[in-house]
Amino acid sequence: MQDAKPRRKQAERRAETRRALLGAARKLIVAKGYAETGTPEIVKDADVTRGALYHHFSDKADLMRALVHQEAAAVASEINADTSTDQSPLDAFMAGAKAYFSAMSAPGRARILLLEGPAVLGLGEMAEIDRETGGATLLEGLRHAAAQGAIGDIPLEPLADLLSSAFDRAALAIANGGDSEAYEQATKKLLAGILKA
Amino acid sequence: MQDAKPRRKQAERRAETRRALLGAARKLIVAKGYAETGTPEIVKDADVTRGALYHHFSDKADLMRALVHQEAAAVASEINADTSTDQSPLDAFMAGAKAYFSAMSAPGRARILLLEGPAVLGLGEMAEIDRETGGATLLEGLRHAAAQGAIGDIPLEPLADLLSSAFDRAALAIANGGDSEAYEQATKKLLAGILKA
DNA sequence: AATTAACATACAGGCTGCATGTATGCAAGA
DNA sequence: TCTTGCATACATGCAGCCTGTATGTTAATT
Repeated sequence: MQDAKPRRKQAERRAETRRALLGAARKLIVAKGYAETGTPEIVKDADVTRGALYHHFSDKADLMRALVHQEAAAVASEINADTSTDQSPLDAFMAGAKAYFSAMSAPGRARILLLEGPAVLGLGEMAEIDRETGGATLLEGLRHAAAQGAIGDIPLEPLADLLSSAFDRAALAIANGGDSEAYEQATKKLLAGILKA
Repeated sequence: MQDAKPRRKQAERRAETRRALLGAARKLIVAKGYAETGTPEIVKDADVTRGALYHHFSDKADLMRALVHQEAAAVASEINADTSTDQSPLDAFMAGAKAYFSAMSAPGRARILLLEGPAVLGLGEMAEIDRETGGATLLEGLRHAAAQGAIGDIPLEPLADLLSSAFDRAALAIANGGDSEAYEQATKKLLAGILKA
């Protein structure tokens, strides 16, 4: 009974507008891509004006940035949800990979985070967002495995980088209707090979 | 002595204009990115008019397409140049990877083929260009290794896909000043792991 | 000479970002 | 409580740029 209908607070109104903009932007950008989606179309779908958009976001790319943050946070949240503990290193990595693939299968998410996002914001900013949001989970896993001697004595950052890229590719393929079973096998092959020697 | 000079005039002029356009586009797109480079700027740098550009290319993306084709062809050519024969599978793969990294280190090439190209043309068309140009060298290598029992019984296309993505990431990192030694080590680790069991 | 290729020029439409206008919520004093 | 002043949350209009196309012009080819 806190807020009746006549009295609509500013914060509430603001949040609602923002949600409408992000929702419309997500829908259109997922369907047609960032460059092909104009701000007039976005605000029309969100049922606000361009003035509202530029009041909330500094420019069109800033709206995309907010969208990317939102999706990245969702991924992090979903992955942290099913964090299973103490297994073999390979099983742990595979569990993480599957959780990532699953989170990335949300409709449109792979396109936002793996295609349009990097194109608009650049790889550098995307990496930074990953760092803030998901953190370097993969690298930590590698460090843990390496500490137990499960990996040879090689620099881990590049290896984590390459693996991360491969995971992204697999997630994109699966999200686009690829054979998830086959891609999971290939992922396991990569991971098993690393952890063996 | 087939064609004297009078007969070659038009074609020569045409080729010159096209070269100028591609050169200017390459320079500007490498420096500032595709979206931030307008056609007025390109034709100004190439010292022609926008009419010439739209006479040669159907639209701005088509110019980008030609640029991508040009770079992809250059990569294929450089890689085929140093094709060394019969070595161990791992050495063969590593030789190919190093040749790829080297070819991708040409200034601006990684940005064109790995960042702007996919953003403008989409992953599908980029894959098609790769297929036409470089061919599925990596996949063939895997098939060869698999035929000798060097890889387990798993689908090879996804594996080649993931490896290709990892190679691209390594090439991009190296081209951007990353530690090539470290990335080559990581690449070798990935490959060795796969070829072992 | 006629045709056609290779451009050059001009124009229409759309989009982005900003500058300015307006209404509503909010906070504080009388 | 009321109202007065200010900030917030938008709405509207405009200027500049960019893309793609249509039309005009020059020079080579036939």
